[in-house]
Amino acid sequence: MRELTKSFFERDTEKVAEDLLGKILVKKTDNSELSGKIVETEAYFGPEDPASRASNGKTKISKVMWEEPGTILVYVVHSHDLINFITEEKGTPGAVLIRAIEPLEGKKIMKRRRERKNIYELCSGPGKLTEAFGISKEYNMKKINETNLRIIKNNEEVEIGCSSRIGVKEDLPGKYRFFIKNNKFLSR
DNA sequence: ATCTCGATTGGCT
DNA sequence: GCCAATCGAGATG
Repeated sequence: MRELTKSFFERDTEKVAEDLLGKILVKKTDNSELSGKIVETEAYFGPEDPASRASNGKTKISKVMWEEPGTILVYVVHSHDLINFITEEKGTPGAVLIRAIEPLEGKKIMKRRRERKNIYELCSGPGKLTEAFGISKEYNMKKINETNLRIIKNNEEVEIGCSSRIGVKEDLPGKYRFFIKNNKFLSR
């Protein structure tokens, strides 16, 4: 089984964030296939995490963080859509934000959507990759396998780095941003 | 109904 | 490196 399923996401949020690095995100439509390697992620937790959407408990946006692992959370910040995958067992809040992807298939479509021809400008940020892949709020609250998205295993060794999360107003003391070292497609 | 603000981006200094 | 644009959710009245 090369496709990630519920059990992959039903684990500690940090582990999922780390293990997602190097995996391939695929979106298939009738006449196109987009894909790319996940190179940067961030872990977000429940009400104890001041940077999390769940910091004020369950709201219209955050309630999905208590849902089944593998559910998709899409929401808007500064008019950009951001995609997350829900982690931990149902009832325990957690999500992993996809921050950057290395484009593989479908670069032509991504360039058109992004109105950029530089491949480093296609998916090097959480808002950029959703635009390049054509991912918006219609994916919110859906389980990944109920959509045209898949995440595929990739037997490639990756060297992982970590840091504080980017752009958050108030962070936790730990390092919850994970990335593939020396990759050229990171958000910064 | 109105106000504030952000898990961002892109352009300019 | 700094800052304006932009819009929906959440808070407030």
